[in-house]
Amino acid sequence: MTPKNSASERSQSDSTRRLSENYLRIYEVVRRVPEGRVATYGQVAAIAGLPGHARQVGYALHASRPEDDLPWQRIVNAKGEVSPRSEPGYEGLQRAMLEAEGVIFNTAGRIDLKRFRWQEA
DNA sequence: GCAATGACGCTCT
DNA sequence: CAGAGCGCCATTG
Repeated sequence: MTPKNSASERSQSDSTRRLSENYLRIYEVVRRVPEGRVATYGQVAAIAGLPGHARQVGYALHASRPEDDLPWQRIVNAKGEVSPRSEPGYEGLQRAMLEAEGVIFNTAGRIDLKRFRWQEA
């Protein structure tokens, strides 16, 4: 295919978004999450081939954009709750979108992972 | 190149 | 069950 340039443009800005392979890998896994299902950061990291790099998953998602078409809303922490983001308001948005997909939140505002956790198999 | 940060996870209290 | 602390490592400044 297209022979990428040197690794120099690895962390370029939005213009030439040369995302590292790990990021692309994470995006792929996130896209695999079916509607009405949720996955944890650690789970995504593990499936993406980055066991223990749950944080980088969150980082990758934060660096992602709407044009990436990533259902970041389906990614929650191990507690089954939406991670508190830097900007307020998104928590409610994420929850609203998940509820619109059929995901049920309990009184504590958490998801029953035993029920809605996505299983690749 | 070094230092601090971060959409997290796990264990212990 | 809830809260706090420590650890993991890539990305950013």
